[in-house]
Amino acid sequence: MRLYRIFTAVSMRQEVKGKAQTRIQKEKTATIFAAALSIFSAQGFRGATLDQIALEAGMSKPNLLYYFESKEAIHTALLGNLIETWLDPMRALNDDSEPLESILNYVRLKLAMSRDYPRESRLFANEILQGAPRIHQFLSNDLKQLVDEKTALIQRWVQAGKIRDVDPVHLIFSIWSLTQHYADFDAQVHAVLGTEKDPYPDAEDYLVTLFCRMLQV
Amino acid sequence: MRLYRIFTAVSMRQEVKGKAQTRIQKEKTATIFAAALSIFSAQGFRGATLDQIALEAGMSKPNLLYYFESKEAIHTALLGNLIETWLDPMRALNDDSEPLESILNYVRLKLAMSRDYPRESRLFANEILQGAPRIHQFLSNDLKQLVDEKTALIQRWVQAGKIRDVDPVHLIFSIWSLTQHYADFDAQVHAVLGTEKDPYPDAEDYLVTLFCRMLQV
DNA sequence: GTCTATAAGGGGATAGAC
DNA sequence: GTCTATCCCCTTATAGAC
Repeated sequence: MRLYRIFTAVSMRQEVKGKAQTRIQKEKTATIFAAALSIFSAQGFRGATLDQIALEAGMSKPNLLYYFESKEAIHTALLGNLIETWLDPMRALNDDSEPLESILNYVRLKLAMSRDYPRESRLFANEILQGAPRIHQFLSNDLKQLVDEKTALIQRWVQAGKIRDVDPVHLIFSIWSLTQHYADFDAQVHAVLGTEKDPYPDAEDYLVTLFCRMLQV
Repeated sequence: MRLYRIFTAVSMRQEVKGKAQTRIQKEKTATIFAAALSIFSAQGFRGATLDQIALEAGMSKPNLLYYFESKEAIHTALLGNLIETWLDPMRALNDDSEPLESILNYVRLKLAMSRDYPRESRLFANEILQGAPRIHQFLSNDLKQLVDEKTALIQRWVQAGKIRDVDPVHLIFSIWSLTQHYADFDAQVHAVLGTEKDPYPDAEDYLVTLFCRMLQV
């Protein structure tokens, strides 16, 4: 799954000047995004420093600021990069397969996101936990609209007797919380299970069982 | 439910000097804890400033530092205050009532914690999300031990045929994630449901249904 | 494009009067 | 015990040489 779209942030200096990016510039910005993702996801926006990001990216601090106007601009661009991709797995909820299988598929996909992209999950978790100051519009518009669509779909499945009666929006909340937990609260999961234990195989079994028993008619 | 124990933090100046607290001192420290809880839970440790806490507490910044040695000391004492109380609801998992009822009771209690003490939940969430640097010992010792006890209990329930077969530790993780979600990701929940909607009644119905279908023999 | 040096401001903590 | 004033470090961002 591709997590980075080719992206044109208004906050990137080249874009402000209206010029297209060279190959070198694309590589540098990609390096900066990767470093920023690591630092911001681990420390939060305020906790992260440009020194840390510069070190992680293997460049000097003024060099970072040659490519981006400000710390805030890096963070905003990073979130903007990931936001649409973050919605993608939810599009697996559709009528292409049987309702229960579609839901289980979404659960598996979302759990795989936590396993394979824990930093992205924690970046969003940090942001939402602190009141979502930078992505409030996204949540109230794009996300809400997508949830409205999918709850309507789930409601139709219930009415058609394809799955058991269930509150659709809380079903969606439960899928989010159960799957993201393994990325966001990784420190706690590993404190309880031991650092060497991989929780994901058991987690998948548990969640599949959970939603089968919850929804199977 | 009482969330604050009478507490003696090593980081409080009076305690360092070995003196008992006067009534005034207790009130002041309680005021500081309340203010610090609001600020730290909303902004994280690095995001919070002593200026904000002082403003919230209605006192001057040097006055804060008359009662506590440092910003770090306030934060540590606050976490220490809450940590034991945070484990309490889990003790509702016991043999005093029927297994399923005991689990449902724990779920309801934990959900009520999210509803009534969302700042406390977000304080811990901030801490764990950033790798639990200050409560790692607590998680690996106290929490792990309690989880081990309770998973053994759940295992016995399964073997006795009182509840359906289930992975006990992931059952516990799921209860944590599902209930804390409503406090920690409050911003997202309200962006999807609308700011005026109270999610808790529906959440309780959903979760009770979920665990009944999951566990009832 | 990248660097060193540095300006500018925020924020934790202290000094010392009252 | 509480305040004003202040210190000083950390961090963001810029200046200007190369």
